[in-house]
Amino acid sequence: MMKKSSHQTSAAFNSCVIHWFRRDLRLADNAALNAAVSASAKQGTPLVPLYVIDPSVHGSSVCGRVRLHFILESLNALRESLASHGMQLRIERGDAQKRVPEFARDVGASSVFFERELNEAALKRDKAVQEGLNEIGVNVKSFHGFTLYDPDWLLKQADGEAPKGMKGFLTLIEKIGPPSRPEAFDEETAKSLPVVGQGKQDRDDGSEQENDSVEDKTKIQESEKRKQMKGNEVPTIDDLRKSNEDEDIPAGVHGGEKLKGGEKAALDRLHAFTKRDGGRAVRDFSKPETSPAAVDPRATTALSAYVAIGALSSRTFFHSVVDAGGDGDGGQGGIQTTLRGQLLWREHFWSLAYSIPNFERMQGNPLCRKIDWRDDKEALERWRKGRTGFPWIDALMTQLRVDGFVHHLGRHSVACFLTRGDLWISWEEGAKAFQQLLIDHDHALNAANWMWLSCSAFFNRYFRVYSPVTFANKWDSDGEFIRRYIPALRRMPKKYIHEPWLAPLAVQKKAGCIIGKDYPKPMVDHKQVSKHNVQKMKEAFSRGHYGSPSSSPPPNLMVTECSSDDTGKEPASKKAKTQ
DNA sequence: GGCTAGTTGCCTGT
DNA sequence: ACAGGCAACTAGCC
Repeated sequence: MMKKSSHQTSAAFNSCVIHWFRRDLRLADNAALNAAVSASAKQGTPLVPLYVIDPSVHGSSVCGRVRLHFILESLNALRESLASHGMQLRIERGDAQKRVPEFARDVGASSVFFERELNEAALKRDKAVQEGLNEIGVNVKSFHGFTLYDPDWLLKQADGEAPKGMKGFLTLIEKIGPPSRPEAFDEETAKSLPVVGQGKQDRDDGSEQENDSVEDKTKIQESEKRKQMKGNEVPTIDDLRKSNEDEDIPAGVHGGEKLKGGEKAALDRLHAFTKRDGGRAVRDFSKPETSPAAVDPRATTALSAYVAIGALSSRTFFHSVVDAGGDGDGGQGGIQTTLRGQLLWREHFWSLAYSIPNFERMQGNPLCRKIDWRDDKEALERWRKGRTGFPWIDALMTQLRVDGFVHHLGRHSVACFLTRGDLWISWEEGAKAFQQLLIDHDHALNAANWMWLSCSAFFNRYFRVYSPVTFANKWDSDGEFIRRYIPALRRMPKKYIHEPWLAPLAVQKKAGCIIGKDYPKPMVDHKQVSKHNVQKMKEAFSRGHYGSPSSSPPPNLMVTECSSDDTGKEPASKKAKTQ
């Protein structure tokens, strides 16, 4: 992976400050970046913005093409806006743990600034990076910015223990008040900074702010060529992905609205949503009432993708929503269902992910119920590829692979189907698939919602099972959504669109879709299987086993048999509470 | 220590 | 259209 090293960088600068971009691909409301600007000004040295393309973050098993494309597009946008302030984004490739200290040494940096990431793996990596940098005498300064509140501060307000439920969390939020206002990028100081190398170099593209659309692409291609020598161009997706290791997506799928990467695109989208329907889209927002079948325009903001990579700060999002009148209590539905509430769910789940050990796993996670999920690679693969034989599930899974974006309730449907509803496969397998395929993947939200849907944590009414037919009928009664993502069913009449296996053979023939040949037969009898699974759930609840950090085997041990007596014998209530 | 309510299901009976 | 069943966890409140 380290094929392209930076000869160019060595001995280029006497001294500089590095801002290491990670999940903060924006200029606005970026405390770490502003601090780096200010430190550079104080030192009178250039600011070098750095991004590292790292296999453990961008590799194909954890980051699919859709998100990778979105990140690269966002990087190009970031690069342009940095350039307009006289700064050149450096792109390095390799294991960040090694590359960051190497790069800092090569460019003679005095300090490295970055915004803190909060998930377990990133925290571990950053600790190692910090040690590596300190060893060579480089200072490290990290700042909060990913969530609404600094999680350490938030936990202190909660007496060291994050509330386990949303209600308690909202009480806490009421106590501490709204998050602080976003801060603007310090352009003035940034513009005054010395420039790397021999001044402006070839960065003379009129800067200011032009419309980035049609001509932008060719412009980027051109400038990419020019930069080829310099080792700091944003790679294209083809540089990073061999040929088409793509998920065989059926021909003729009509994807949904595409999300354009970048900070400006994020802000444009945010403002468009706050103005939608004269502000009613924000004021009357109620999550459970938004349609999972709406694709263009989508029923929700889809801004999660930008928040997940930090092209939009959660504080900016929060305050725009409040300023647009989205500060209501959500009426019947409660605050939780409002748009502001969505950001508070995010905050809630991050406060837990940050403080509960092994939050992204069942094993060793004191919040997560132990359930004897089965290991079935073939069934998992059918779910992943959208070949379950249930049009609603398959359309959603195809949407996941094509668009990388699925409405929340659609995610519920497929998650319930994979886990407690039908296939009885571990939520961790589902979470892995989502991590790879979602454009808005977020460690805390992904793990929390999978635990929620699988009744492993937070939610426990396991008899509420999503039906792949009834629920589909509720939101997509005429089958428009199905036909968009499953070309084989395009001519299937409405009457059979959600249960094509019930169509008489003559109807199937006329529709050009023989079930079992052109489209699979349903892989399970949903009614029968889900009924059986509810019983298994009941048993799992009465066993009351939970993960526990003290008595668990190492987390990477994939457990298929969980009823053994290794850990968590006590009833849940006793165990989970005290840890 | 008891009571209440909880972001978003489905099916059946009235 | 709507209530009750499914089966019963857990936190927060009094």
